[in-house]
Amino acid sequence: MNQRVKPSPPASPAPRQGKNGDGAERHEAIHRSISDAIIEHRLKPGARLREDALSEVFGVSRTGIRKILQRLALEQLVTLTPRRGASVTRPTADEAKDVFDARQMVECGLMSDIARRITQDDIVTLKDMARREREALRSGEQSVAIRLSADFHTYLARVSGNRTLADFVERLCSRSSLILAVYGNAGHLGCESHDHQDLIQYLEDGKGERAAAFMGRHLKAIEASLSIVEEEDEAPNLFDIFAP
Amino acid sequence: MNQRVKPSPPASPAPRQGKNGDGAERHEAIHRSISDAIIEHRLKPGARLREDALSEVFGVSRTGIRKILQRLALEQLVTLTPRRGASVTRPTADEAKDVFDARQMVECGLMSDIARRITQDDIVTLKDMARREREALRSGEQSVAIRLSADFHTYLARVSGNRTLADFVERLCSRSSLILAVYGNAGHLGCESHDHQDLIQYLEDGKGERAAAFMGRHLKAIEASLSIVEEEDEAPNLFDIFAP
DNA sequence: TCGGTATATCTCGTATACAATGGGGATATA
DNA sequence: TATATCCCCATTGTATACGAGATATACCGA
Repeated sequence: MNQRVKPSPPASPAPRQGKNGDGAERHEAIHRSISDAIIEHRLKPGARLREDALSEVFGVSRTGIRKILQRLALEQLVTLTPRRGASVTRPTADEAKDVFDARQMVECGLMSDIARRITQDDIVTLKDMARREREALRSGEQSVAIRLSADFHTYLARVSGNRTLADFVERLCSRSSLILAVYGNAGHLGCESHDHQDLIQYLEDGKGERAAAFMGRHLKAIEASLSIVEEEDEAPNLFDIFAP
Repeated sequence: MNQRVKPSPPASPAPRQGKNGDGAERHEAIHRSISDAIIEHRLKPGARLREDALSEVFGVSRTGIRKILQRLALEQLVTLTPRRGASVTRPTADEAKDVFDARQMVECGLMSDIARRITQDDIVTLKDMARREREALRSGEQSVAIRLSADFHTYLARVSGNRTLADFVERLCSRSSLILAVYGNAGHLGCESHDHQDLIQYLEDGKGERAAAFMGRHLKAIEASLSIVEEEDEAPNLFDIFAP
């Protein structure tokens, strides 16, 4: 059983630049890499993320990896178990409900501001994102589609001008991706819908009220498409089963 | 000038328990300590937080302190400047506006759920908090009052049952404390108002709509009491001053 | 054959050592 | 006296070493 192949040869995937380097940007890039992999479901919920392996893959020491993992934990994309290490978060049914309720409140509430502040450039960008998302869906690239959908909602939130709420929406969208990975019916995740395109149309016409209502239905539709069954594989509640 | 006295003698102010110990709880406690100090304005915006000093104060090595500082940075209570270290965040006027807009949206939006789910125990707890807050204000203990006010809003948000949104509110309240520290008129921070008591009354009577409207006015009142003047001490815009 | 215990190993948690960078103070010069 | 420059030190960034906890495995006994 080889636990760690090639400990000595310097021929590692990452060039392992000098000890200093512009560490901040490098860490940012690594964070993005892992974050993207999770959001795009290339790393599935429950997958273990060993510090050693990550440090080897990215060519930085465990110290840097730990920092990134902790940030991801605070963003609730990974779960840090005290002496078991990091793994991709597996959202519970309750969390899923909370996240979608929060999106309902915030994204709909932001719509009036968005409609007021959206520019032509924004509309062009958003239309392009929506178009690419539909193309990805049609060609079966679910990963890309999921990522683009999250980006769409995040970009929209940023248009509101409220950075605090936009950051919150971004995190909610990331977590939504995780929720889709666990509870989404494969092959049917709001797919083929023209919702995003329709939404842009409302905003382009300045109909903030309509857009808010539409966003509400859009989110409800996504939530309804989930099959939330609360699989209790770990820690089955024996009391509930045997007590009464 | 002694840079680090006594490298060997174990006689340090903190007992410096063994290398392992229940580190998680200890870190949690340190995090709370620093967080509280910031929220209660015992650490003022702009104050520098040197890793070395903190590690000596709390008796853990810099590694643990760094972890805590990074968490605080993600909560936007401290600002990490690349090679300058950590300091208590000094919110900008824009951030202040964003935070209060966010609170307006979320805390008011949560009111209907809160009114529906609040229990008698919750009401007792909240009344006690409001009472203690008023007492603190009357006896001039601003730090305590600020902390209790934040706790009141946070507790209320938790009653809604939505953990995600409650966590968000908690962070918004923390940041609001910072905002008060920078832009609040000393001696007049919504003081002496019975707002919290009135709010509980609405909730006790099951009037969620009224409570939401009242919360909206409450937050607007706090925001209006701020003197947001955007002091531009750093990088004074010479062009704006001398151009026209 | 099954169960329990002991050991081995893997992985994380913490501390410490070392390198690099940026700022502040001191000095020199105009 | 004011300003510019240079050097040293203070402080952070990164890596690594060491220790502990937990899990898996193997061995032994019933």
